Amino acid sequence: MNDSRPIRAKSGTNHEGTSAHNRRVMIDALRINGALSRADLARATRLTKQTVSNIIEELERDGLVSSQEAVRKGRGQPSTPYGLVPEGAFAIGLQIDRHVTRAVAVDLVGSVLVRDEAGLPPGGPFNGTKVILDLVAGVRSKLAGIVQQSEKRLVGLGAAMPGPFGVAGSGDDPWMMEAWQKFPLLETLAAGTGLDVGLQNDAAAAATAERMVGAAHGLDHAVCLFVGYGIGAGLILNGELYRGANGNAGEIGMALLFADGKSTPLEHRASLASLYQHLSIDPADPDLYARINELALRGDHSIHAWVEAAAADLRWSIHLLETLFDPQTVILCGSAPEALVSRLFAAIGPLLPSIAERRGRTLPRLQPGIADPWSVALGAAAGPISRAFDPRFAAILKDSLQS
Amino acid sequence: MNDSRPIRAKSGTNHEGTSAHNRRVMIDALRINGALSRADLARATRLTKQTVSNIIEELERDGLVSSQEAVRKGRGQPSTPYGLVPEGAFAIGLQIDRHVTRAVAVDLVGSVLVRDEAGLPPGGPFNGTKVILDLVAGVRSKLAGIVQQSEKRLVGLGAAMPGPFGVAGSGDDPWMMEAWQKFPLLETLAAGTGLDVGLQNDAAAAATAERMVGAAHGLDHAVCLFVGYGIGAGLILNGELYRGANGNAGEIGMALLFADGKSTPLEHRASLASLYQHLSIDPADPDLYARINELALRGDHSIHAWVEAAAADLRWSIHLLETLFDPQTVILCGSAPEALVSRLFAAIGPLLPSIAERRGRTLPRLQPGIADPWSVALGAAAGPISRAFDPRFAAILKDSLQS
DNA sequence: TCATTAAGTCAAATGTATTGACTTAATACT
DNA sequence: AGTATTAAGTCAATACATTTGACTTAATGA
Repeated sequence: MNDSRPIRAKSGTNHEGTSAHNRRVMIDALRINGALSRADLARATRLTKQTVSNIIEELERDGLVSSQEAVRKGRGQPSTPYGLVPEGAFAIGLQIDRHVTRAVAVDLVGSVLVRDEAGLPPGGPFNGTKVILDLVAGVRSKLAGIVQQSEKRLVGLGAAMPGPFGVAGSGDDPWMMEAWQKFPLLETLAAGTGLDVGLQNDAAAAATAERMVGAAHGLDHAVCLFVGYGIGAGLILNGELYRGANGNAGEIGMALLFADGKSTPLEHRASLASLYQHLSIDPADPDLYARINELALRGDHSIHAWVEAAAADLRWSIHLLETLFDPQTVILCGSAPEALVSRLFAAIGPLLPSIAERRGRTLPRLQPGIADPWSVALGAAAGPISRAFDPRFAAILKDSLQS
Repeated sequence: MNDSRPIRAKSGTNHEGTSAHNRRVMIDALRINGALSRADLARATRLTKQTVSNIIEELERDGLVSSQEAVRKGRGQPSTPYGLVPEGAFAIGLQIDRHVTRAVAVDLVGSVLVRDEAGLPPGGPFNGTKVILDLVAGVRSKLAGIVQQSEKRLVGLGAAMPGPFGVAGSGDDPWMMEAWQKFPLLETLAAGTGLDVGLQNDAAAAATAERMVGAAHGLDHAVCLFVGYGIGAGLILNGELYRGANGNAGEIGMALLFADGKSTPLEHRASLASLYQHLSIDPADPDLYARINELALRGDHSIHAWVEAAAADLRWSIHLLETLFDPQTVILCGSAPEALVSRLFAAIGPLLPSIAERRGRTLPRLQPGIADPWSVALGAAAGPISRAFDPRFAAILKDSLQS
C-alpha cells in the first residue's frame, strides 16, 4: 500500500544558479588567460558587456578581482584589464601520509604561502588527530600573520590521503585499511577546525594541483599519473576532477599486470613501496628521500634496474590511460625524490603507439608534472579553491547554492 | 605587436539556459521514475510548484508529456500524474558495420518502431553511401506511415560505427582506417537527410542504449563492456556519456595484455574477430550469427575453449574498468550471437576482487545488458534523444541554445 | 579637424523563478 | 453528518539576473 520509494531526480536551477555559474566562468577565464578587459570577457563568455560589468563589479567588491592599468590597443577607448587578486581567497591543504603529515596554505591563484609538516606517531588516527589539528592550526595562524583577513577568506580545508576509500577487506596494506578507514576523519577535521572539509586521494589531489598551476592548466581532459608510496591516476574529465561513484576512480595501482605467469597489481611493481622493497630500505627512515636522491643521481645500479622495470610498467600504464580516457595529455607527477622521478620520466620514452597518436596533436603525449614532496598538500588545498570558484555543473544546481 | 592569441573561456548562461535545464530535469525525472505529479516533481527537483506547473504546461503543449488519471492517495486533493508521451519525439539510429548497415526509428522512451538493414557493398563509403541513405530514407518513411507528424518530431540522426576515430596510421584493421576515416561521413549524412547528425563508436552507442532503456537506466556511473566484432567500453560518467578529448574514450580493445612473453591487444583475444579466427570462419558469411548460435547452444568444444579464454580476459577487463572508473555497475553488452554472450556472461563469474567490493553495495558488480544485433542501432538512435532531452552541463551554456 | 572604432555605462525591458494567498478536493476525526 | 485537516494545484504580484539599444568616453587614423 505504501508506494513510497524515493523519487530520484536531478536538481533544477534558478537565477542564482545562473549568476553563480557566470561568476565562476569569469574567474576561470581570468585564471586561464590572465587579466582581461570586460569587453574581452564578454566576447569569450558570450555574455553581454553589461552582464560582465555587473559581475566584475561584484567580484571587485568581493575582493576577488582588481583592475589594472588601462591598455591602449589601436582605436577606441582603452580597455581596463581585470585580474585575479591572489589574496581574494585562501585554502588549507592537508596531506596525511604514513609517517608524516603536511599542511600548506595557498591563495586564490595557487601560490603556497605557508607550509609545515609533522611526524605522525604510529598507532593510527587516534594518536595522530592531535598532531594533525595542531599542524593545521599552526599553518592557519601563520597565514593570519602574513595576510590580513585571511580567516574571512578561507574557503575550506582539503585533505588528501592514499585511497581507496570505503573498500571492504582485502587490504594488503594494513596501514590504510585497518586504522583510518573506520575513523570519521572528515567529521573530526570539521569539528576541530570549523572549516568545510573535503577529502580526496593523493592522485586526485595531484591532478587538482596540475590543473590549477601545472601542466593541466586550462585543459579539460588530462590524466595525471601519480607515483608516490603507491601509484594512482588523477582524472580531469570535462574540465572537472572525476571521482567515480565512490571517490575511488583512477586507482590504477590495483590494475593487474600479468607477468611470469601470475598477476600482480601495478602498485607492487611501480611505486616507492616497491622500490623500498627492492632496495631493502625501511620506509620510516627520515632521510629516505635524500638517500634515494643521492643514489639516483649517482646512477646506482640497483636503482637503475628498478627504474628500467618501473618505466616499462609506466609505459604500459600511460598507454592504458590514453586508451581508456582519451585525454589531451598525460602528466607524470608524484610525491617522490625528484631525481628519481626525472630518471623515471627519461626512462619511459619512447611511448607505445596508441590512439593518442593523431594528426594535429599540439600537446606532448606525456609531460612532466609537479613532483616535489609538497605537491599532494598543494593539490589538497587546490580542492576547496576549485570547488568554490571553478565552473562545475553541480554549482548551478539549486541543491548546492549556499546563500 | 599583434597580441591576439585566442581567449579561451567557458560559455556563460542566462534565463533560457535555466529554463532549458529545468525542462530537461523534468523529462529526466519522468523517465527515471515514471509518471509523477507536479507536486512530486517540485519536491524532487527542488523547484516550486508554480515553476513546475509552468514547465509541465509547456511540455504538454509541446506534446512531450500528458496527464494521466488522477490518483487518490490519502488526504488532500488527488494528484494528477504526468508521464512522457512516447510519440513526443523520434530519432533515427544508424549502425554502420563492416558488411551490413542497420537503421532503426525510436521514440522518446526508446521503443523501436521501425527497423531495417541492408548489406554494404565492399569498397568502402563511396559505394556504401547510397545504400545507407536509402536505408535511412526507408526507415524514415515507414515511420511516417506509422505515426502522424513524425517528421516534425524527429530530433536527429545518430550514427554509430567502430572506433577509434581520427587516429594516425597503425590500423591493423584495414576496414576502418583506410576507407572510412577520411570520408566526410557526418557531412554526407547531414546533406543527404537534412537532419542533425551525431557520431559515436559502437560501445558508446551501446552505453547510451543501456542508459535509456537498459541496466544503466537512472544510473550516473556505469560502464558498458561491449563485445562485438571488436571490443570497447561505453562510459556513463556523472550521468553523461563520456567521449574523451577526441571521442575515443573507452577503446579498451587496444589495451595491451601481456601473455606468453608478448603483448597483445585485448581485441585480438576477446572479440568476435578473434572468435572468427579461432574457428576459421569467414566473417562475411551471412548466416554467421545463426551458425555460431547453434554451435554455442550445442556446447561445441572449440567454442567452449574460446569462451573460457575470452571470459578470463573479460574478467580482467572488468576488474580494470572497476579500478579506473569506479562505476556503480558494469554491464556486459554486445552485438553478437545471443547464446554466445550468455555463455560468456556465465563463464566470467566469479569476478576478481576489486575496489568494487564495498559495504552497502546494492547493484551487482556485473549485469547482463542488451546483446541483440540491433543494440548498436538502438544506441545510435538514443544519442540524439539524449542530446535533446537529458540534463547535461553543455545544454545550459549559451553557445548551445538553439531557439 | 573629424570620422571611425572600441570600451564601457545607463535605463528600460524581458524572461524565469519565487512568494504568499487562495481554491479545490480528498480523508480523518468527532 | 459535519467539520477539521491535509495536500494538490492556481493566481497575481514580485524578485532577480540578463538583455537591449541608445549613449558616453577616449583613443587612432586620414
